[in-house]
Amino acid sequence: MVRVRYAPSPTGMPHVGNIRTALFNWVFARHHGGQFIVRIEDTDRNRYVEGSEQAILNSLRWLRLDWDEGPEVGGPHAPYYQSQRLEIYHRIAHQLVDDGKAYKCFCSAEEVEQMRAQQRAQGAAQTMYDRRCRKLTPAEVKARENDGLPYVIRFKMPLEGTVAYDDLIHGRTEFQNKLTDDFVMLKSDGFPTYHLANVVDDHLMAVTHVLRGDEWVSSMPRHLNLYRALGWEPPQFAHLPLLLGPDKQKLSKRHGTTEFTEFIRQGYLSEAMFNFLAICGWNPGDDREILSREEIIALFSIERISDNPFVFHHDKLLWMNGHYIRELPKERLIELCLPYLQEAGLIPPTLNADTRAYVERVVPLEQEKMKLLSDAPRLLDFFFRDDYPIDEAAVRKWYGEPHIPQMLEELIRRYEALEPFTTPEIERVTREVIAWLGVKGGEVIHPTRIALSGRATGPSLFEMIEALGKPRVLQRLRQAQRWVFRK
RNA sequence: GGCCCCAUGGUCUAGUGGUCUAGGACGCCAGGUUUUCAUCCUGGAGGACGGGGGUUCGAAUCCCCCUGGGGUCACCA
Repeated sequence: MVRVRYAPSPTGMPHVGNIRTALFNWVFARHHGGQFIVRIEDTDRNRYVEGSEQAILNSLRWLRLDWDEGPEVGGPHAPYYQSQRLEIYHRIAHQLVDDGKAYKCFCSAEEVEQMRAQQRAQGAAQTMYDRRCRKLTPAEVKARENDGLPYVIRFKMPLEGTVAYDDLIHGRTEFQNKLTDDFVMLKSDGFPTYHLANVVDDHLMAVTHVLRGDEWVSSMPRHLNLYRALGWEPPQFAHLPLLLGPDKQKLSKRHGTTEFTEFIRQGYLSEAMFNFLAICGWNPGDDREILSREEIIALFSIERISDNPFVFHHDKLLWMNGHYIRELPKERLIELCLPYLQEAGLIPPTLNADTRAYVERVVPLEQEKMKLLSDAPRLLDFFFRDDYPIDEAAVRKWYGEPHIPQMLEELIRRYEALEPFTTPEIERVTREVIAWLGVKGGEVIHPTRIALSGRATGPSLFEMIEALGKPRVLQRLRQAQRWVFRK
């Protein structure tokens, strides 16, 4: 039985790269009919950020990554919060001390920092805890304990030899033990460090595969030696390629949007994010890139995960989102756009039937142009308000033309009398005006669009006219009569 | 700097010794469709696969070195 976990730390708003790791784990579990566990690694009380855990869980839910065990759902290995598992880590850490595989270290953080500073000053290739407390005699340890000195528990790294493992993505990787120092397993505040808690919980929770970011491979010597000291069989490891910014540095806030909740807020679709995240470092083996979640689950395999870092470019994500928006059924598009229109103040928080019908008519007119749901207000504002911006350059381009006064007059006269005021009828009379003026279609269509929307580009004119409705159309055409000037 | 990882057009990626004068996608450019924009369709520019050595009849594909890039070196995860 495949069991994987996503182990976020509630130290801030979720990062895309982190959610991508969650997605890979989830997809891997679902592909194998295995289980997906969520475990909250809240062992750093200093960096804890209120609300971040909910933001993380909500992001998973938004992507429909359901978990079989974890917060809110519980499970056979509860609790799934490391802060509630402290006794376990204590027991194991002290067990290791008793077995002579770990030791209490009474050096203060300042002392250790000083040590490192000195090593740096001496030009050491690498700074390391000098293991001074490893040499303490039992009596010395006793004495310090009796003095009430705080201590941490450090792991006794083997001083020689190597440790190796077969990474599911990178292949065999080997490390020399002597290059890793005696890392802290249990902090002086009684909380475990990642290394201890992670290894212990992965074992206790029967995790079979660890899929995590590449930044963790450098911790493998610690983890592997810990497993060895504990006499546990380590799980399989797959280190995922890092997500980089356009400058090839590890993706971070300065590269633009990286907070996952921010993508949601901007109006990316769940399906689009799911699809895009899935191809951040993975491909199905053929040319397809647009894939449904079912296809991704069916096709997923670790062998097809790339081993080189992935430069995260927003433009491809944007393209993909536009693709998914275009495929959206109209009803769903409308539903999804409502909050954005409301937030922009274009429509009231609660809609009456008329407004609702108007929104339903108008939103689909710009569907193919939307790349983000948040584009909706910008694209549609002139349907809802009369003080929309006017493209002055476009006005200047057209409103000095000699046929414009007659055109407006004629359009107003015919539209006013037109019944029913529907797209085909509107097109028919408009074409009559075009013929009557003896000009090209565009010479009427473009200036009319400017009159009605203030812009040179927009939805198909005749549909737009019907949607706007007769009163608004007549009023805007009359207003445009004031724009006319002589060249 | 030590250790580890990576190296196909601007970016992602296919390619696992010959079918590759390297395929696809985003982006870019041009043309077409269209009442505009967008969509859609067609075409195009852009890499001879980081460099150098090998191995082989034959290498983008295997090996070595170099170079470049990245990650990591906490009582953070």
